[in-house]
Amino acid sequence: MNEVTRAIADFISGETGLSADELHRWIEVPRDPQWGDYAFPCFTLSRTMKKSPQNLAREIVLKFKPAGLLADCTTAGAYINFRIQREVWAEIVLQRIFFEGPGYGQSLEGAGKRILIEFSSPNIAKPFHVGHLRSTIIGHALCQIFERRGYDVVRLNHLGDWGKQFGEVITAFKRWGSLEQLEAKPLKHLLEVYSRFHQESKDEEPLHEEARGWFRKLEEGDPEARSLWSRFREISVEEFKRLYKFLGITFDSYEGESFYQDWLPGLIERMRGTGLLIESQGAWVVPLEAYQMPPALILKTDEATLYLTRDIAAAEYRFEKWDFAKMIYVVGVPQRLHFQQLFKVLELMGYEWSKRLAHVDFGHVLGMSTRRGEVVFLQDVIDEAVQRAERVIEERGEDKEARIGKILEKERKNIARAVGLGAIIFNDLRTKRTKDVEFDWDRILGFEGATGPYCQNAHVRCCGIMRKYSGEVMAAVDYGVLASDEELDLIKRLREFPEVIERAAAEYEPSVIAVYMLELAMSFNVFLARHRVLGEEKRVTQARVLLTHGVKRVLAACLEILGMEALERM
RNA sequence: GCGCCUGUAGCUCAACCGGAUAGAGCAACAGCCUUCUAAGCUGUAGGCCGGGGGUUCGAGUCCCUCCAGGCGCGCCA
Repeated sequence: MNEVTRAIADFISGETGLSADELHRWIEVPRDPQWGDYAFPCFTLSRTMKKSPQNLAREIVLKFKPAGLLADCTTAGAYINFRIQREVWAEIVLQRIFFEGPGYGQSLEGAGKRILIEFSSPNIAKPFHVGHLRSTIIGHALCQIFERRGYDVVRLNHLGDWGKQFGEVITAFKRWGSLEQLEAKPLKHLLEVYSRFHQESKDEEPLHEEARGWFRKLEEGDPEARSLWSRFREISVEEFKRLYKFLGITFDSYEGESFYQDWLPGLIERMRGTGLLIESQGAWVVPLEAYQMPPALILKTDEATLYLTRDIAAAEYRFEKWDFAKMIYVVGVPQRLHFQQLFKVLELMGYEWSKRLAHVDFGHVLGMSTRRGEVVFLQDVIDEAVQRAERVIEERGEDKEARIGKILEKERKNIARAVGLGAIIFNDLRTKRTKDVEFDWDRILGFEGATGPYCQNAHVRCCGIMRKYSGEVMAAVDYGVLASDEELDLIKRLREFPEVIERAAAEYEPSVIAVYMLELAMSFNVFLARHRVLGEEKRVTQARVLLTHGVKRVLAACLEILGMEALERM
């Protein structure tokens, strides 16, 4: 919905007597811009009007008179193709961006509403690998998107810091670890003993028995277990925070699974009291057969709690604390059933707010093994990407220097970091989140074509032009000179931005922003290849500077949403 | 076995909740920098939209079925 489609719907409504809102939904953008800027297919309309679609189209077109935003209107079979009055359209769009400033694209839809977004949530004592990255950057992008929709966003990092796995870590550390080594290289040592547990516990039931025992002790408050656990947690969180800082991501809460332990006994009591919990094979479950789901396991035979139990507690606690309008869980698709069960159990517990919960799932990262057959650590990917970016800067050094002058060493480091990271982030966010993504070094480390750096580069080119423009950017320009197809294309895309954010929020889908940003960057590069901004006739330069300014604004907004740096030079 | 998801160019992905001739990028080939950043632009080549039925004026998109792959299905998270 924009000013043009509104005008089209009003015009056809006037000719047919049907409601403009109903007609509006049929309006589309022709595949080939040669046909027109917007089109209205008459097929469905012809049924209610009892006329052939072609005749209907012709009749409507005969009534058309150019006015306001609509310059022209023709038929092509059953289609009515409209052409925009470019000058008027350019003025509406560019003035809006100019005057709204950074607020362009934002809305008040979520004003007064709070949304909780749980994302990233890595497991303590486990390496942060490229698989975890998806939740982190998808979640971060969603936070940015919902903030622009006016919501009060609360960022939750539901750390995996509780459960049998800590029994495993403690078992491993008691057997093979040492305090000296833990002091010297904390995380490395932790990973060493933990992976050793995995290797040796394959067919060793006693080891698992021991691990379960330690976790039970942990839940019972055993001092030794507690002290080890809290040291391990500290070490990991420190490492995670360093990484988040590097990524430019913050959280409002690091209340992980362990946080809810005091809540659990009361929860179990209440669930037993309502008769929701029943004993089954020695464990306690909520039967869900009636909803075509396997039973939800709440308490193990040894009375220890499970992931699901803690998630129920977390939901209750969060609703009490934050009174959210929405809460979304950015967690991988393998856990879909888990969340279906969670939401159903909460509903059965009588919480009307269970309807406000959503699982925002995403596909797995496949085949991310190195030659040694291990998972790829995020840190390694980042290092490799940054190094690769440094090499590119090195290779193009002379060429760049001739164009933009010497870049200081410090700035070069920052550019390499931003570009390397930009490539990784964009690669993850450009596809629909539910798709599995193939881990491919070449793809992640490519900086040309449909990549993050391509988009960053388009922004940089805007900056270059604005930097060299000596005049003042102003909204009072001669919009008539923005008459080329390339300029119209840019203006159309710029106008889409608010709707793009709206769609991204409605679908919990950051890729909508990524794809849009890429297309805007492409349009801008094509525009620059065919037209000059600076050094033209004054009124032309003024108008194109305003256009460039608009592109820069929107590109910068997209980059910020996705968590990528909008560089000035690169 | 049951359930959910995914099959579009050699590869990685689009296609605006049914519309006109299915679009990009990578890889390949051929061009374009004495003027705003060449991390760029232009061109060539590349397709039975997994197969088969159906609904419709109209299907990559909806329904059925088959095939292939992924994920999940009580004491892990």
